[in-house]
Amino acid sequence: MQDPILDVLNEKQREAVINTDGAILVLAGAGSGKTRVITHRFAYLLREKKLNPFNILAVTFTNKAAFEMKSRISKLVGYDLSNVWIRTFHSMGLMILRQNPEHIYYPKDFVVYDDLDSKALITSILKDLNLSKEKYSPSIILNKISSLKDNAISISEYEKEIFSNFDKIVLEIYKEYEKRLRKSKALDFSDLIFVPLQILRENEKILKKYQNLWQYVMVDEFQDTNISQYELLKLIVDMNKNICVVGDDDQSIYGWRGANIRNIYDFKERYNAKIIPLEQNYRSTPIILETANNVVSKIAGRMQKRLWTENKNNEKIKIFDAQYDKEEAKWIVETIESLIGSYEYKDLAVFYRTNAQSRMIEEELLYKNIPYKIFGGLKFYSRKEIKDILSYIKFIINTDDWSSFERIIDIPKRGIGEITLNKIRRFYEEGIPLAEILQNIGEFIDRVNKNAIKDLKDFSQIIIDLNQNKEEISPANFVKILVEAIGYKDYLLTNEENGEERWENVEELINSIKEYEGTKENPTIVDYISDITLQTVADEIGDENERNYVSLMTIHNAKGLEFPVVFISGVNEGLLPHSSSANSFDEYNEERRLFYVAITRAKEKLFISYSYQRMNYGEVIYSKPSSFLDDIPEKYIENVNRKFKSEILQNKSFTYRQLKNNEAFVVGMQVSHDFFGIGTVTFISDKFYKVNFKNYGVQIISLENIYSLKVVE
DNA sequence: TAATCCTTTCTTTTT
DNA sequence: GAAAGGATTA
Repeated sequence: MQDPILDVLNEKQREAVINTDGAILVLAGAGSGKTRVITHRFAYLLREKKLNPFNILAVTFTNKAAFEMKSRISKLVGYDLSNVWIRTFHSMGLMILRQNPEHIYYPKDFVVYDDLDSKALITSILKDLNLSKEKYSPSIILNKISSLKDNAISISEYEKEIFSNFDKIVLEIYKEYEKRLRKSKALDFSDLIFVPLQILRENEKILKKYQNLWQYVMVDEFQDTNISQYELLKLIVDMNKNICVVGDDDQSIYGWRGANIRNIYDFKERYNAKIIPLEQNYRSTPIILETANNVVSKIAGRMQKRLWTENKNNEKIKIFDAQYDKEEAKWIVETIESLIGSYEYKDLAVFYRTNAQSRMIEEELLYKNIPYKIFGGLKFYSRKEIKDILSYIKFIINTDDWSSFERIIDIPKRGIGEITLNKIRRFYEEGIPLAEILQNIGEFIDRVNKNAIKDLKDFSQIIIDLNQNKEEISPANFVKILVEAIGYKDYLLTNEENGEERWENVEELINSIKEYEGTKENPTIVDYISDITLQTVADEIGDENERNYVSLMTIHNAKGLEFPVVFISGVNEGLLPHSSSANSFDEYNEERRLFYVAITRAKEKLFISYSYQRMNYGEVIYSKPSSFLDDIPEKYIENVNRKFKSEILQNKSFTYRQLKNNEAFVVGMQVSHDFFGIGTVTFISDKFYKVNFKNYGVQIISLENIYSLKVVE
């Protein structure tokens, strides 16, 4: 007898699928078929328990994962499941909020602020409170506020734990931030989890509704959940206690965002969960897996597991040792070129730790005419012109949104500067709706010049008209009408430096909205705005068959993906592990896991590279190869070039630094050169230096090449 | 109020 | 090296 749901599973996977009731913890190693487990389990539940699909809740972290699950389950069961509860955490939170509008302080059309919006709001609060941006950096403050919300700590609880002056200021900013968010009828990212949590905690009736609805719950990437998310889950499953979480503590790389790796350990204890490890890997070669195992095995306290595979092909890992980042990029691109033929572009991916590293590689790819796509960096949506339009839309939907208003009121120029803006703000703060102020601007503001009054009236007319028709007009048309009404194209072409390029971006935005329209039934601009704010980078990665490019992304963005050929670039000390992790053991371990995630994306070929000097902030910085490389057994490595393990590497106990601005080399100083190694300065002129190197004798280093010298301390 | 120039900051990762 | 912010002048 054939069973399409169970037959294709291995023993462990099957165990995870047929154990339907109670608490299950599936410890799914990289490439062990965890998506398959979740999708088949969903289908199995439908069949065996005769459930309505809406009675199952499956939560993921990216829309892409949710989308893929939906389509795979639909295929498995033979009918469409696009509207069931397979969602990201944030969109689930948003859904709960939208379904229970009477229980929150926000009306139906609240908007969601992304991080840039939140940061801008904090910046303006700092300004009004006369606090310096240096001492109270907006990103640090936002991190702090988010982390409180992510850890389910309320303002009053936080208040009790305040000792330092700094915390006191943070509290003040936090309170003001909340006040202004509310006044603008906006929620930030963390609120999308934290506010639903509060609602379910405080309202028995609503909680019961969801407990009855979701009889079975599944969670993907459980190691990435934060406290608030875990608390939310606990409430939801409290009645039925049917919860299956799938996770891998070795792939926990979001600690900095509040993810709490302890959730996975706590889950085991609290629910006395049945643990099912999936250790058979279907993705990579034995060498890649062994390397990955070695990198991560040092971490204390992890749940022991060792990936294995029946895969045969067993190529060594190629490591390239470059002098300059340019050279590194060149090698990557040349290698890509040489692989085309046996591989297609879509099979190849280049990873890096920080977004800024993509530029050098991009330049080389451009030069060689190789098609590529950079994922993330938030570039598109953080472009000025795109933010302008999105702010317009947000303001039209919600005319209480001060931050958006502030951004767009003088775009295009309407002669509104700080002074007029402050006048308007005073009325707004008195509680008069912005829309009303704008409509009757003449009565509110006396000494505004006639033109400004007319422009403001026109502006408010556009807002009102579009607001009234927001449900009727299709999203793409909405934006077209908007852009037309405010004369945005003319504005860009006459006022902005690369106006044409910027206008093309706006057109691209409209196109992408058209595409969005195709994915949903009767979408409105309101739907679009809430969906787009929650859009993640991984969501952009299109259908495999349509891709014809090399993929470039950060390692974080690579999680959950796989490629036949993977390049991990910039594997330098200070970059991976990142220097910011130097003071925290937890963070250092997270960097290690990051490297593990990068390695385990590779199916067949893995290339690793680093360079001794690279451009950073427009300055040259020096660094050694990553210490993580020491954990790769020599027998798995094929060194591509001669310099690997060169004397510089052997002299790792030295620390290097660049000369500071006013500092100079002096005779007798110990220095290190990227190629010649360690030496002593013997002569200085205004044209060149002479350095006596241990292994190469006296060499002349011209001033132009001075950056290849560093001080040895 | 707008336009221009100069200074400072930014980069770790992102739902 | 870009982008944002601040200061200065028109």
